Amino acid sequence: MIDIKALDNDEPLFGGLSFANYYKNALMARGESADLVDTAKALNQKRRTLVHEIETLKAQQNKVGAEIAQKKKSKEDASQLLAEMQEVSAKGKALSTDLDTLELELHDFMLRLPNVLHADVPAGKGEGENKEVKRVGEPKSMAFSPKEHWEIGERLDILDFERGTKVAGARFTFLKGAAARMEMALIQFMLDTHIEENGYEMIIPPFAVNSQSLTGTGQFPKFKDDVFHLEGTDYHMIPTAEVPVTNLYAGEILAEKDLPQQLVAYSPCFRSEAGSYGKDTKGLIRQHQFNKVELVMFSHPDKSYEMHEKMLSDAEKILNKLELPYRVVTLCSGDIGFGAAKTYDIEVWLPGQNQYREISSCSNCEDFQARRANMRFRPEGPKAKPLFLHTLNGSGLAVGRTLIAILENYQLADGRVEVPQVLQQYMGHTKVLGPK
RNA sequence: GGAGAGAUGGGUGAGUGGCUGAAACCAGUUGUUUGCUAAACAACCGUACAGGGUAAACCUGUACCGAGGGUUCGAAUCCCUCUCUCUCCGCCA
Repeated sequence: MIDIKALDNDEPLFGGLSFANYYKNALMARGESADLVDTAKALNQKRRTLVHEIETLKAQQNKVGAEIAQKKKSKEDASQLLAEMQEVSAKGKALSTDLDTLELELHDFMLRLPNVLHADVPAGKGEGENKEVKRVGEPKSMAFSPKEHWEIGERLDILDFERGTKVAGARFTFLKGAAARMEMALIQFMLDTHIEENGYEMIIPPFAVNSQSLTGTGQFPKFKDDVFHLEGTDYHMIPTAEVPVTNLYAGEILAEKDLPQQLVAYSPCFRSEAGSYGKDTKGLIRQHQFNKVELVMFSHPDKSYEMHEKMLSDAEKILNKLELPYRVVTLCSGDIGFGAAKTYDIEVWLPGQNQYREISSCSNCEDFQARRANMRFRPEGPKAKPLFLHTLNGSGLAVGRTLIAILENYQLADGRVEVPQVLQQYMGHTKVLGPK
């Protein structure tokens, strides 16, 4: 959420711009209307006027209330005052009802405004204008034309798309034999790396959450259609472990010494993929259910961009160890997510598709989620007021897509697939998938 | 799923309609005393919103005793609904 108070501050604190104007630029860069700022400001001005009126009435009530108590005590007649206060009370109640309506309206409006953008975010309309930061690793040259992962998987009888569709529906798949084993091996390998080398603490979150948590991280109210909802309940299948893990400290005030925190979570993720009909319908790229190892950080505001770089390199390390070629891009203003101030995507090379595809997304949300979920910390020192902390999340990595990348990058001419060195110990020292 | 008990400030825990933003104790912060540590004593010790103040400070007002609603001039206190926690029973991996 955006700081509504900051919108009223006209001081040019943001590169010579007031916050309101700075934010207007961000809105336009994201392809939204700058007028939203003026609407928010107008609603808030109305709210403040109403609050002032109501509080003046309440102050009067409290003052006269004390007089009434006095008179009753000394057995004087208070009926005159009582009659007056009945009117004041009624008027106050009517105004309070108006205020409730207005506050709901303002709150809902604010929840639909996207985050500010960091200065590094390039301007652009869509995916095509993301800015490449670097390329790492050379795509292997293959003496044959590389196959796509679904062909490799079906031929080895380790991916079963048809039966997944029969049993559940489109975008559900059975992983069998070596694919299933490699999926689990990848999860364990990623977790071990983040825990033992990168300094994360592991957490397994609930795989369903309530709507409040989804509001906290920013999926709700705007992106309600993207998550699976369990009918007749307030349970929603998590679209990413970011939701339960980031909400871990919702409503809490941490001590400054508790920051930063680095958590690594394993969870399956469930996405309805509404609006992506026809996109990536073949194979494992876009599924309703997939596994992910997720990195979440809670950071001091002054340190969050440092932590963001660390998170990126922690995720890259997995690809380096698996010896998969990839590139890193900074998402442009038109492609970056609703809650992020800055996002790096890591895209892995898929020879079967002859292109780089997203395998991780690392975002600094600054205080956007912290404000929504009310997550703060108390700085050291006497009389220090609680401040909103910064939250970051990133995939470390998307497991299904990593499996795809291995199948495509490690395929052999005869249809078999080599197992990356670091993974072999997690798979009973299997070196090659396929008939001997 | 059934029966019962409970939810008050960082913690323990008083408080059944106005003098309670809330006793007391513990923890915490600051200070005084003191060879050191310890102890003793004193003060401070929640959050949000609105108004004032150029402004950090500070001042004023309002709200908050699990959440929401109701009764009342006035609610931590009375009524209703919900959530959560605990105990017992049933069921279950």
